[in-house]
This record gives sequence, C-alpha cells and structure tokens, in this order.
Amino acid sequence: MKKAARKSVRRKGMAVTIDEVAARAKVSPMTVSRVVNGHSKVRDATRERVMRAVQELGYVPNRAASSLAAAQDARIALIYTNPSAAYLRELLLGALHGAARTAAQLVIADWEGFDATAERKAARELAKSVGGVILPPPLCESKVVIEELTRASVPMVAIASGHFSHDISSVRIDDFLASKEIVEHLVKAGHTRIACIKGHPNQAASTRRFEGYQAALKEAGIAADASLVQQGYFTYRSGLDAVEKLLSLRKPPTAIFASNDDMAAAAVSVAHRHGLRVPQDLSIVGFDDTSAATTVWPELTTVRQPIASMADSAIDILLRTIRRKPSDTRVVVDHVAAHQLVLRDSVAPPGGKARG
Amino acid sequence: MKKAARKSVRRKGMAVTIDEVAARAKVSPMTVSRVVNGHSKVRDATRERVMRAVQELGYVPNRAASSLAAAQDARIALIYTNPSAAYLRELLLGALHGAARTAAQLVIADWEGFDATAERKAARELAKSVGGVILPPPLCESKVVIEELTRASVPMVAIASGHFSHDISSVRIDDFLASKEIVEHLVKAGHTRIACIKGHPNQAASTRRFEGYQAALKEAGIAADASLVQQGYFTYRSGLDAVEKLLSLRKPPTAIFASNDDMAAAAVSVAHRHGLRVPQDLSIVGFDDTSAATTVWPELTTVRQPIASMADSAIDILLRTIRRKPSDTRVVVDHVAAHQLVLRDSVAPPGGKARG
DNA sequence: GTGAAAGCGCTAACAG
DNA sequence: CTGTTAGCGCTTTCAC
Repeated sequence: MKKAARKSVRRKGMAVTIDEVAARAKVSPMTVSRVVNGHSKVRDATRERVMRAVQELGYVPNRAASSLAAAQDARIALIYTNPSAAYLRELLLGALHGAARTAAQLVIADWEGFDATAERKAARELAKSVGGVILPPPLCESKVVIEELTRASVPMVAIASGHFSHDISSVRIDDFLASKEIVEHLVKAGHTRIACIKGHPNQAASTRRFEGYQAALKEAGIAADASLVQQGYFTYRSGLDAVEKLLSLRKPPTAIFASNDDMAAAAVSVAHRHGLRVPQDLSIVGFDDTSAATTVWPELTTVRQPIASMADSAIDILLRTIRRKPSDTRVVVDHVAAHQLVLRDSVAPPGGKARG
Repeated sequence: MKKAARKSVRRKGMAVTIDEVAARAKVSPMTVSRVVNGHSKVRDATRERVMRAVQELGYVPNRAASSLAAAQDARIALIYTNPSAAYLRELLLGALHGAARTAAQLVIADWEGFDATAERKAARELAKSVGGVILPPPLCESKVVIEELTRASVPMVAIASGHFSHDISSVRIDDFLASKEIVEHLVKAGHTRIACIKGHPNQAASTRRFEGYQAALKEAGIAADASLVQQGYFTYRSGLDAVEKLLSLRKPPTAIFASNDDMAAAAVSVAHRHGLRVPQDLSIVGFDDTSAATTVWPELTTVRQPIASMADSAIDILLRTIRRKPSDTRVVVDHVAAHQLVLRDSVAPPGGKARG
C-alpha cells in the first residue's frame, strides 16, 4: 500500500485530516479543500465522492490550519460600552457566528468609562493587535477612536450607527423610516397624543428615530407638542424618569413611542404603577426587538433591528477589506439591512377598549 | 547580513512574527517562544532582551499557528436553551474570554426547543466535531445529552448546575449556602413573612436554593408557610404570575426571595402595579446578580454568582482534560466558586419605614 | 539554558 | 478540472 497518507508524528488528537479524506476519496488533498470550501471548479462526480468520504469519516476542517495557510490571520475586535444585556447578547451571538463561519478570531473588549485620553490610548493599542474593528454605538461616534484607527489604517465598520458617514463602513437599518413606520402604526390605531422618549443624544440613531417620529406626525397632520417629547438615554432607568414626567402631564399621552425596547419596558412598568392598563389605557411601542420586548407583559409592539445578523455581516465586510491587496483602492461600504414592524400586544386604539 | 530571517513569500499581512523578534533579540525563535509562553528555563538576561524586542516590535503571537503547532485543536462547544439575555451575556463573555486566553475555538449553539430525539441527534453530531462541551442549566441535567457525550468520551463541564454529580465536572457556587445567606439577611432586617419564588423544577439549583430558604427560616425559628411558596420558572413572566398570587393573599408577605434576578425584577413590577413601595412596603431580593438586578428601580439586593468567570474556568478545565494523555485516568473535578451577598436598595425592615 | 530540525493541517500558486 | 509544490508561524523533540 504505497497510498498511505503522510504519517503524523506529533499529532495528539485523533481528528480526521484532509489527507485521510483525500486518500479515501482517491483524490488529492487540494481537491478535498476545494470541495469543502465550495469552490466551483470541481466535477460533480468528484465532489460527490469527496463529500461521501467527508461524511463517512466525520471530517471537520481544522480552523487553525486553514487560517494559517490562508494567511487570514484576521483578528477582529468588537468593543463596547454599556449596551443593555439584550443588545450585547445579540451583538455577541452575531459576531460569534460570523467568526466561526470565517475562522476569524474575535476579540471582545469593554471600554466602559473610558475618557478621551483612555480611549485614544486603547485605540492605539488595539490598532497594533487586530486587523479590523466593529464599532457599535456610541463608539462609532467617537472622533478619537475613528481618528486613531484611521491613522493606523485599521478597517472599521460601524454597526447600527444610524447614518452613513463616508469615513467608515457601516451596517445599519434605516432608523428614520423604521420609526416613522411604527409611529404611523400608532396613528392608524387612532392616536393623536403620541409621546416620544428620545434616545441618548450622543448617538445619531437617536436623532434619526426622533425625526421619523416627527415626520409621521406631520404627515398625519398632527401638531407637534413639545411637552410630549422627553429626553431618554436608552436605559431602563432613563425610561422610568421620562415616562413618569409624561404621565404626570395635565393632558397625558394615549400612546408612547420609546426609542428602544428597554425604555419601552420601563414605560410599561410606570404605567402599571400609575394604575393604567396597557394597551387599553396607554399604548406603548419600542424599538430594536431585543429580548426586552418579549420579557415584559404585555409583549411589546416594536421594530425589529436584526442586530445579530448585522454583526455577522460586519465581519464579512471587515474580512473582505482586510484580505484586499493593499494596492486596491480603499472601499467604504454602507449596508442597510431590512427592518420589520413586529406587531404584538402593546397597542390598542385610544379610549380604553382592548384591541379586537 | 546573513542573519536575515526566513523570507515570507505568501504572507499577506504585515504582522510581526516570532522570527523577527528572535532576530532583533539575537536569539532563536525557540527562545522567544519559551519567553512568551512563560516557560521557566530561560536566563533572566535573555528573557529581558526578548521581552524588550517583543515590546518594541509590538509582537502578538499568531493563535492559529500556535494551536496548529501545539496540536491543541481544541474546539469547545457552549450550548444553551433560552437563558435570560442577562445570563447568556455573562456566559458568552466569560467563555469568549477563556477562549481568547487559551486559543480554544468556541462553538456556540442554540438548542432551544429540542425534544429528546433531537437532543440525542444533536449531541451525537456535536461529539464528532468538538473536543469538549460546556453545559449550562438546564442542559447539564439532560440525561440524553450526558449519555451521548459520555459514550463518545467527550469531556463536559456543567456550569452553575447546583450540585456535583460525579458523572461530569462542574463549576458552580454553593447555591444552598448562598440562598440561605440572603434569606438570613431578610430575617435580620426583621422579616418573618418571607415568600419564596422557586426556580424551574427541572434544575437542581432550584432545589438547592429552596432548601437554603427553608434552612434559613428554620434556623430563625420561623414556621414554614406553604402559601408563601410559589412555583416559578426563572423567567420574568413566571415571576409576574407568582408575585401576583403572593400579593393577593389575605396576609401577603413583607419580603420576597426570588430564585433569580429576572423573577425578582418581575416582583418589583407587580409590587408597583399594586401600589406598593419597594422596599418600604415590600422587600425583594434576587439571585445571580445579572444586569437585570441593576436595571430595575430600586436596584436589587441579590447574591452574586460570577457566571462569566465560571465560564472562563470551565474552559480551563476542559482544556486540561482534553490535553491529558488518553492513558491518564479520567478526572472529574468539582469547582465551587465563591458567591457574594450584594446589598443594594430593595430591602428595608417591614412596617413601611425606609431603611436608615 | 539554548538552538536546529521537523512538522502541525491546510491552501495559494502554478502546472498540466 | 485536478495535482504538485511550497510554505503559513509556531512549537515539539532532541541535541549540545
């Protein structure tokens, strides 16, 4: 049997290697590689033979070996500062999925509480050790971070940034349109006194969402009422305060549009504290469709922002940029994902009657 | 200059390699490797020279290359079913940290909604592709999963399982003691009508926590009152129902011990809905110290279970087992992490007065 | 203590 | 369409 595959001297485990598969399928390892990675130029019969061998042997490619060989040493950083648990969970899950899919190495870092100096230092440090960076809000608005990373020519992608800046790539939804649609949903239900809890002022998405709210009102011919607009900061706590003020108004709103689910959940809590039923006495809608939306009772009508799959896409974009030859011109992409209205149980017509 | 390091033909990136560091420090790559990995047998002077070179060049070892060379192709799976967002966030963060530290490759999978058949199939599949598995509750109680994985001799570690079973390694806290302590805290504040919302019956930790509650009461000489014990399922929603029942009692409790933070947060919400102030009219404590505890107002007094660092430890244990020579005897470890009482603002003496 | 040689498992590049 | 060659960057093994 001169067909014997290379002998492994140092192998510890007993994992199946590409050579064993190749031997079994009677092809070269290279062909196996092509089949496994879905390259096109392989005859169907060959492909099938290889697949069968893969199946029979239970072959799983060694990520370490392929990244090494492909020189795709792509380390990608995902840095964050105090997002809600539900938001970070989505972000992490999506990035992890993308990293597994592409064999990228994910580096997670918490930059909570960094001032500009610390941010600059951390960014400089980061630039030395990774090939790309994912920037969720509010870091994607940080001049300091973008400046340092740009200087080191480390590709970045802003995720859910609310707008496209031409400086860096971004993966986002159309926040304006999304919030306009959900406020229109409230209008269609018959509401005219619709309050808005704005998001954190340091984030562009907050502005977009507020503009969507204003646009929906304007198109419906509803006059803007400044007393119905409260500043929030995307946290549950800030939502508590904002709604407390709203419900203490002489003429309180019949519906509340919160700029994210956490604040909407807070609204439900305060409404109950005030003895109001949701949605009969007060309709409430959120934004993002994180798990916060389905945690509370009643479950929230909201807009789905597919954060996990956005993070996944972000990794693709980064990898594409990293693998591009340096000679290629720099490309900045703007990926706008689809949002989706999610109708649940927190909206009813005004006037105390439950929804049909 | 015949010192020139190996020429790289296929290298895409510009990352610093071990050879460059070696050249600069005038030692062999092997010595650099030893220094970087903290092996002992290196002269101090040499070590220092290498460290300086590493520093100056900004060298970061290539994980892919080292895992490949060390044949530590350790793929570790973390599978989960519907934990709360806050819980999963901690789990993910910890596992990610451990994976980055050790160059293990993390595989995350959602097994939500699998029946026994699907679980068995998935476990069999998983066994073929990973070297170790982390099992958070309730999967760590799944006979089917443990059976399949044991049969394939894939090392597992149960995390936060509530007890040690001798079948598989576990990383946990002492749930009994932890809950006993927090209930004692309630007792010390003067409460005698202390309710308990139990956790999901499919998890051993639920039982331990309930036993801790009972023990604290017994030691304080407080008679058990079955009407003050409600079944919960660790979800916010189940907490809502349980507390609703508790507060409708002719003689409602003055304090509630919820078996996790999500249910405690639900308790706060229901209390408010009933017009009760927390903690003046009702004290509430949780368990875990996830972000749910600090999201609500007032912030919850709870017991900290260091989930993230437990996940991190789990990876270490798995790796140690995986790397052990097959000839070594099988070792099952029981790692009990320290819990910690976290005093915040949700507890006051009974009788309507705020805490000093 | 330190170094030289020999791969780990895979894939880019180039033949055929 | 398929195979051959030559490594990717690191660590093991075994000399010295």
